[in-house]
Amino acid sequence: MKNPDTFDRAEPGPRKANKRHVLRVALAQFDKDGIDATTIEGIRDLAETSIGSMYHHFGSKDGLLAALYFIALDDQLALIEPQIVSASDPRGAIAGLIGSYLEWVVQQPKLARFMFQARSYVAAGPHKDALAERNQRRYGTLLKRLREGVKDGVIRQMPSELYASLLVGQSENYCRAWLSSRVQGKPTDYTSIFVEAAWRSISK
Amino acid sequence: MKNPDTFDRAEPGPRKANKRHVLRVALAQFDKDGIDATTIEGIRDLAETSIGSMYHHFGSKDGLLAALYFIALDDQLALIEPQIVSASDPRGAIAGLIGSYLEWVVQQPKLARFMFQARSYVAAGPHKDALAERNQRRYGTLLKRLREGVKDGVIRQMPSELYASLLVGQSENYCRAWLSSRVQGKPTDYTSIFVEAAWRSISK
DNA sequence: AAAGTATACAGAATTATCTTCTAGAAGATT
DNA sequence: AATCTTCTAGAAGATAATTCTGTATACTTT
Repeated sequence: MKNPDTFDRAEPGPRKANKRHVLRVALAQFDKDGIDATTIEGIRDLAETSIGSMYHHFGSKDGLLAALYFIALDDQLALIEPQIVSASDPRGAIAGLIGSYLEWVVQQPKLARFMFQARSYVAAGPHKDALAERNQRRYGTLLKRLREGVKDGVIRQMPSELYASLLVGQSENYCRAWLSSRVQGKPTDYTSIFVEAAWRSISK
Repeated sequence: MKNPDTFDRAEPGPRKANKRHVLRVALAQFDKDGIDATTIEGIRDLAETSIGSMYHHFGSKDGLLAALYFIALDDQLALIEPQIVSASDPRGAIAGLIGSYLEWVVQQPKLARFMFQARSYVAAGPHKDALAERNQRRYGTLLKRLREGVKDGVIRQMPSELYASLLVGQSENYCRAWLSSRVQGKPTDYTSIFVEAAWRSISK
């Protein structure tokens, strides 16, 4: 794992050592074989733990997916949020958002790949609310910033439900492609292009 | 089904009636409960057919997913391709691409939703090649158009692996959001915004 | 420090689901 | 009409997820 502290932060304490270990093994397997082809028994075997223990911690395969998904999401948010908050103007907030997002994907390719794969599983399950709340957190502060820009006449007025797609859609699409080896160049190689494109997409 | 001829075109003939019927039922179930929660037995039951018949036609659950996926992909391409080919200039090609893509998603929300969900399953399986070929078909002609634009000085020169993301990333992201009810406005309500944003993203 | 409580670990048994297999019916081809 | 191919059928087998019951370990209270 590139950043060994992601799981330590999410599930701290010595008693959670086994839980963290299972999460790490699970992520590796999901990444290697895909979510569907990975079995609970396979994870149990590699993690050298017991079924009882796994079901104690996660309740179900879906539960394991959701746990991993939210660990990934929170790890991502921890990197992105400060960038938006600390920016001094709309353009800076956008550059911070996109820059830190691309940064995270390159730092945590396995978590990123997993998130794209698991999103539909998690969104279908009983975690919609927690997910919506996180999205709120991600774009809430940003939207305030954009409204400043609209008032100042530098950003175009449009339905607010459009901003998120216009800003991160391109970056996200490219990251997806990079994570499945359809393109070569690292997302962070093109940060300035994505920032510029996002800015042009919403500016006057 | 909004467009009842999609399956008729993909699997024509009276002998394929049952196969088509299974495909329709399967799509409805995947859409209702998600891919993972839908069982072969559930589809068999609703379609009032037999397991033997289903495995004869599709070989496996993955096979069923792949069959549906490529029917959807071809249906989409059938709408998009002519728009790119018939356009007279780069900007027209881009407008055609985005406009027809948004159009298709709104016409075929179930197929579109399914494609987003099934992509990772299909990409993991033994159909990478067929998928890559289709993508080639989708962006090959377009890239030629863009190169014209670069020569004429209206489009910025950049690594060609970037164009696809810069052009359709925003639209795709919004469609995803619309298909999972995170936003209200129909994608086609915002066609001109997405076309304009795409153009600005790659133009000089 | 002992008793009590909550948390974690263990694996056999059960249930759910996917897939294979064999057989026969319906349709096409000669 | 004989033969070949495609389609339908469902029972049996294989695989995977989940439940259940019991035990051990750590933490809390007295």
